[in-house]
Amino acid sequence: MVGKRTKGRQRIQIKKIVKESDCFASFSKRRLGLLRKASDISTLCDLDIGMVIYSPTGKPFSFFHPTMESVIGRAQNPNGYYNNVKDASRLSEAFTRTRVLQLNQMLGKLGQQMEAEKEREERLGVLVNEPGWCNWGCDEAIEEFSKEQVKQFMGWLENMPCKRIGTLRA
Amino acid sequence: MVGKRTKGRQRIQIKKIVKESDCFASFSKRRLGLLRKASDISTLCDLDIGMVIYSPTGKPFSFFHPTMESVIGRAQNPNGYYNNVKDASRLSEAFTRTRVLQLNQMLGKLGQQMEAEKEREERLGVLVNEPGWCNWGCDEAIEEFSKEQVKQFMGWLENMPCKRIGTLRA
DNA sequence: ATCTATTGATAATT
DNA sequence: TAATTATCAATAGAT
Repeated sequence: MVGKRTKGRQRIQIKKIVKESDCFASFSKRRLGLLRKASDISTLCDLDIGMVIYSPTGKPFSFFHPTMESVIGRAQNPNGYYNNVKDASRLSEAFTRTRVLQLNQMLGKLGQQMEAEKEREERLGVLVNEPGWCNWGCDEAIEEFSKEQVKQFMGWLENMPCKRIGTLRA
Repeated sequence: MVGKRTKGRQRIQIKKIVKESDCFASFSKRRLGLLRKASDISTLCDLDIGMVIYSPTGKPFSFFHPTMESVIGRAQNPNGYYNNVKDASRLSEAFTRTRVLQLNQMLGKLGQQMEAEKEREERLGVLVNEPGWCNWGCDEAIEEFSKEQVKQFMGWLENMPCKRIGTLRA
């Protein structure tokens, strides 16, 4: 047996990795492994699963199957595990409240982007639809969307493709 | 080499395990492995993580780190595994936080792309969407809006009538 | 990022 | 259901 090129994998203790570069390297490898295993078990057993993991620098990564909404919905009331209506409705309210905040943020941001884009197009002499009745830059404008429109909008956004993580199983 | 007592672990395809007993056995082993890895990475890298997995029969299991309740619970459950509904309900909060980040990222990126669209005529091939996968933390994840999608989106927005028939409240 | 040596996870079996 | 074992899979350490 000639001298080995590396010591290979060594056993480590499960405790905080102090050295930052080692911690980041480990995170990258384990994050992929964890997400792959989540994907595998959801396929193998055809079950619902949701996971969110924040990198050491705070970036979120996640996996959901079959959809985030399905997992969240069940997480809030998994198979009638709530035996009293109070708990369930409190969660439901909290969720709805948060949802509205999300929509407000989305729409507010979108409004800014669209307004800027329209300005640019106008400067370039491009004819755009008359938006007079739609005050994109203004928060109050959000109130003017109907539930149905918001629903459409959410649907559109949620159909955006997300890039698959390269080394995950095909 | 004498005859082996078992064939040992064999490679399997990642697809639905049809035989129910095999599926349940596999679920039990993998569920533990998955939760342990979630626990490990949260310790090794000192990061936030939340996961809920529903058994094939619909029973929820979850792991969270850190949250106050989890920390308190951990003192009572040194192995760090939880499967109660309180944990599960916390997941929706984590998911919602992530969702807001994702949407803001999407929208921010959309704006950038609308701006850049005029200059780069074509780029960005069509990317495969693997439902469920979404590396939200990565800038690349959102680079996938194609020119067509941006146009479609702008058209959608501009054609959307803005009525005063309701509010965002569900 | 890529490569190995090694540890870790688990399919098949009892 | 729980344990065993042979094998596959994940990854620590190094480049």
